[in-house]
Amino acid sequence: MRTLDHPDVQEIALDQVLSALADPIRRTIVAQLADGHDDQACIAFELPVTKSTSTHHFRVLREAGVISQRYRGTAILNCLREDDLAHRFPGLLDAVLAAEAPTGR
Amino acid sequence: MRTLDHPDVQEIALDQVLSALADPIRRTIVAQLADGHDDQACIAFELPVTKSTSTHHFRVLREAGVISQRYRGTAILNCLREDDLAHRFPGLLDAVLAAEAPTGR
DNA sequence: CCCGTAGTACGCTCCCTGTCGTACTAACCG
DNA sequence: CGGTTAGTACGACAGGGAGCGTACTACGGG
Repeated sequence: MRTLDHPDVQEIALDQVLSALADPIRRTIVAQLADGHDDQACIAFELPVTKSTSTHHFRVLREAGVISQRYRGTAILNCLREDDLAHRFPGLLDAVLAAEAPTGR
Repeated sequence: MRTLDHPDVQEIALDQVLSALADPIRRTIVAQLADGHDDQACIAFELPVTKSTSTHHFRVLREAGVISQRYRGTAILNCLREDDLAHRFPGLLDAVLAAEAPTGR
């Protein structure tokens, strides 16, 4: 089974998290994960970019510590690291998600 | 008197705010402003960059809607747009500031 | 009026990031 | 084994952003 590197909770850096969340495509991913679509494969997110670009965005999110990814067959299950982010930067993720979707979610 | 363009409250874009706050130098500025140093001139922030780069960062913050600037003589007084940001993206600025300075402020 | 101070404008690098395409690997399914 | 599916690796390219230096402008003070 292949493995993927994830930063430890203490290693999550504000710089990287903010940069990661500054991209609209990546916020789309995060919003969908937050919206109860945890454990979705990358392919399930209908992003307006090609597969390789998609891979890139998922990696940025993972390396920033925003999501976690684990293999399951040929697919990857994506999860939002809500607890870790809430522990490291309380309120940040919530604020960004709320900012993104002002009309209830 | 010269004037400077500021985005209207409704025009403040999440993309730009997050990008602006993703830079450590700009977060330094924001943190100092939040720390009771409102109305400081640009020169008062001892930043590890030259004047022209400094100008650049202040402009990015202003155009993102994070700070407001107004001329006073040859200087510019900088203010954090706390209320506008809190209104547009509730909790966001607080979360970033708290994340930056975990040991009390 | 001249000078100093504070900031801007502009041009220039360099590097990083988003995007793509193509070729590849890993896992599962017949 | 062969094929399909999901994702990766890698190279190329364009654009933007941070950084600098130099030359300039606006304001206030002597």
